[in-house]
Amino acid sequence: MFAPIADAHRSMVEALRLPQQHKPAGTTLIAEGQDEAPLFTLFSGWAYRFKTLRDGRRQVLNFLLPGDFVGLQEKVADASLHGVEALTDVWLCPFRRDAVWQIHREAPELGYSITWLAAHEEALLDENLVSVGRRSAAERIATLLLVLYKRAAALLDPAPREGIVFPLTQQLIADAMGLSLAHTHRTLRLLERAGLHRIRDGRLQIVNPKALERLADVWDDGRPAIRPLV
Amino acid sequence: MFAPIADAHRSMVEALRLPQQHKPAGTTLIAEGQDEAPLFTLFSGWAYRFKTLRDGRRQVLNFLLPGDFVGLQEKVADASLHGVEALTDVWLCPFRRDAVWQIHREAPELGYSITWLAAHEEALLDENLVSVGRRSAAERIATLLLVLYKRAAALLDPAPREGIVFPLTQQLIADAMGLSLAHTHRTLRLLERAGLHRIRDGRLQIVNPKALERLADVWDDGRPAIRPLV
DNA sequence: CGAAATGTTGACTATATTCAAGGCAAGTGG
DNA sequence: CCACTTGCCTTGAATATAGTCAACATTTCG
Repeated sequence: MFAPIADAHRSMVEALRLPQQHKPAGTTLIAEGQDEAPLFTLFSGWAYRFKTLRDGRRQVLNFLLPGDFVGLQEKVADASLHGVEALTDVWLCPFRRDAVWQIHREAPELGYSITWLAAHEEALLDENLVSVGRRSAAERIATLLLVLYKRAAALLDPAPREGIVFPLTQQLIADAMGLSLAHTHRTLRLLERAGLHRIRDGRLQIVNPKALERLADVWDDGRPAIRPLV
Repeated sequence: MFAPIADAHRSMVEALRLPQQHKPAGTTLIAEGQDEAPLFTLFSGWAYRFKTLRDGRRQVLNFLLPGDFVGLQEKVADASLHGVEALTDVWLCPFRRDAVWQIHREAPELGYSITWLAAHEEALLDENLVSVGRRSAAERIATLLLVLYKRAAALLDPAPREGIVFPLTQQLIADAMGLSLAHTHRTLRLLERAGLHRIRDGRLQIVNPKALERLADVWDDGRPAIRPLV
């Protein structure tokens, strides 16, 4: 699923790369308002980006899966405008903070890949914004489950029998979809009782894809896109 | 406010640039689902990106002001995942469809600028997502007015006496903030009667910035960032 | 084993939506 | 010049979706 990387690029990236890091679930990878925030590619595990209002209300912006490039936004602001937290144990591939510029200068193809990844993440945000702004609670949750399922399945087994690993808590789903915890719970149960999906033991199974897709109404051309990796 | 451009880059960009285009207000600049969508910098006027669900519900993703680079997302998908429509008369600077790659290859600094612009637009989307997901109607509208005011003021007069040109209809505000038209109207009147702002004759004045900022709760370091222009 | 996090549920409330009118201003065609 | 249309703004009443609050159950984990 990832585009192959030329050897020349690989060695250049190696030069800008710092030692891989392992972080346990729950670690704050980037704090809200942090300056000198790190820059890294997520190599394994799940994470999420979020913002918090003064009174504690929190919005999850999007979920990060392996291959996602994190910390780009800090290049356009003095301090990080959002937080990033590890949802599961993760492995990171951190880069020097000037790596974005170095990569653009020395390997335009990789620079283009970074732009590609930024545009791709923006497309995810667009879809989230539609959910939160215009979909009902049931539609939002159907959309989230489907999109995450497809992203995760594309990374591993495209048709997993036992479902995918699914580390989200209901609170996180609520914060991502702009709903209250109670309503999120009720809606999840509604869909589950209706036989649309099943969440159990930290795994998500899509039981009735047709029904979920009807609710979600997301454009999807079927085949997962080939994506660059930095 | 825009970063200066080196002559070498300017001439390279000129080579990739197609003739400037003028479009009247209301023109569809990119249709939802369109393939071979154009790529351009907005030179003057306002526009907006949006998505529509099957049943017609519409979400405005963000508003586009002069200097914004449009069409990047189409590079990561076969067809445009969103529509773009001109809100006022606009001037566009269209590029050849392969310009993104050409720019990265031939002028890494400009390639970096494109990445910068993508990351910057993503930051705007993040803020919108927080509004739609976690702010009350009054907070959403206060946030939108403030953010648009600052963006528009930064482009022209930083302290406009008569307010800024403000071409949004209430329906558009509603679609941007995930509210119904009726509630948007009521909320706008509420804020206006409370003396927070004033919209009249297509212009927006910020009457009580303190109160609006208290409602909006947006991070703002004061000085508008210097941004690249492609 | 106890504490903390997560999941579950009900009763009540509130915010925002829907529906349905009507007004006003600008543009159009007879 | 005046009906007529069209788009946008305005408003009220009824309704619905989702939020709040308050328990309690269950699981996880040290």
